[in-house]
Amino acid sequence: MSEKDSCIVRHFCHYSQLGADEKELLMSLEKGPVSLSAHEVLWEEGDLAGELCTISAGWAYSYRNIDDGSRQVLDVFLPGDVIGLREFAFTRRLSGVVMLTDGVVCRFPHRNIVDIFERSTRLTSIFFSISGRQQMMLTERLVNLGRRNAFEKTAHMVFELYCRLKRIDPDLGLSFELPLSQQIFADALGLSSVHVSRTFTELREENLLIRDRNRITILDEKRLESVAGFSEGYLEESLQSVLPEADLPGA
Amino acid sequence: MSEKDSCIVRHFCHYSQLGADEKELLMSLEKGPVSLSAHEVLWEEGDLAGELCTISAGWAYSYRNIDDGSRQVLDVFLPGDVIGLREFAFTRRLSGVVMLTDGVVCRFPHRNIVDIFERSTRLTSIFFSISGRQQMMLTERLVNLGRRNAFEKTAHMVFELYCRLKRIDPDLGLSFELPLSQQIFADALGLSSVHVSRTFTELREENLLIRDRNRITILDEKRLESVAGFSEGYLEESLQSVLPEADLPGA
DNA sequence: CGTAGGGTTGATAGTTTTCAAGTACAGTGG
DNA sequence: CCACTGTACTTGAAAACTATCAACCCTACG
Repeated sequence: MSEKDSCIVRHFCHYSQLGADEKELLMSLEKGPVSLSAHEVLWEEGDLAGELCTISAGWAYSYRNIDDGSRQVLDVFLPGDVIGLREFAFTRRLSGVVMLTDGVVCRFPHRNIVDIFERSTRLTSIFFSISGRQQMMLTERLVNLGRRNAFEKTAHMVFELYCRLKRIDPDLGLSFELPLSQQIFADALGLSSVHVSRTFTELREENLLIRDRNRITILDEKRLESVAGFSEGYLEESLQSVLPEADLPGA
Repeated sequence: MSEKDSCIVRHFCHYSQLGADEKELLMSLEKGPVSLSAHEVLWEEGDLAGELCTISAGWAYSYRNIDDGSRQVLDVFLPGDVIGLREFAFTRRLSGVVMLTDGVVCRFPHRNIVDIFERSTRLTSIFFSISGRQQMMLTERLVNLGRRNAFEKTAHMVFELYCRLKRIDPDLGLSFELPLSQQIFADALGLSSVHVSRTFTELREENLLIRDRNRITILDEKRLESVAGFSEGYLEESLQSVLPEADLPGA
């Protein structure tokens, strides 16, 4: 993996080593990066769905609006993530996506994914893994919403984001920026924003973490992980069992 | 689609028409069907994950056990469904799978999926769509757990199963077998079984549906759908936008 | 006839929401 | 530098929802 590898290439290398030709194929997806500001909309529920995108800088989230005026946040996307994968075979968007911070995304049509299916089994397997990993994160969220109380839910969400951020930046310390309002936490966890506020107060009183503005400071990593019922397994994966490593003339 | 098409072939035909060679490739996955009885375990959390399977008859469900002794049901699988897709790139199972009724499943190693990646772009796209559809169902469940009360949750779950059953059997009427105990409903919806009981009573008093033993009778389909906040979109998909139809010499 | 599993019902306790009022802070324009 | 404004957050009290515990019923089945 060289310095000039793009964000998506670095992301894919988590799964399997890539040959030079595969990197090239992959980078062809990342043509035309577009800068977006915080709060800008990538797409809305009901829009035609013909493309997906990668987010190479900044944060975003996806959500569904509910009839009664509330909404459910479905995913939080970090740099390197692929957005819109699950709508591959759908005509219209079933969830909206909005930037949380300024950032850069690269859009490409669904058709390009099919090109990859035709040209690289390894990249196909990786896309398939990413889809599986997104499913795993969703099932973990299902557990979080179904079987944990507000205290545990909140601890879990913070800890998951902490782990995902550390995968992107291994140097991340125990204090880091987390640009999510309490309302976003509430909409992701199925709580009211008022209760999220009380819950962060409680987490501070328990000396587990401090949230001040958009900064999280983890005070007791081990105990936070334990309170959250967190087990990292669902974020960890590899294709080694399925794919042989590439012989890498041009890695 | 001919009479002798296997269950998985019929299921895949929902997405795109298949050529004879593709059908054959697909059916090679369904070698060695195994009969299982109700309550039999396909695999448990922590088992090595090297294969997936299709369920060609009967019902199953997947679940995660929680430290505190409760559990979360993640999916309910009906005939034709693919089980274990999200663990494709994982070494170990992160959820257990158990039969709800007697049934028949076909196991095959992950490696066979990669073979399909190598040999048919169309089938690859379909597998990818199925993975996307499973994600869509999970996000719908997320909304259900996060933003609906017990009454709406239960209505939604019943209605989703009703729709999925009708896709398998278009002749399905408003009264049908649903082999899920109230405890399973509870574990799927993040409720206590006691409250599920009260909720079904309430649904009956509202003349929406009757649950007697394992039989559901829908009394007011339109109002049930509306109470549930149900919109079928997340179950509907096709690959027509992405893939041309096959020319079908041997369909 | 006895038993076990699943389901129902009532009383009580715990968790979370809602409503309402107030605080803190960043950005703006004077 | 200051007042003004909007957004995010905090706090309290009351209401709504759901869990828990315990007792009981019902039915299939040996």
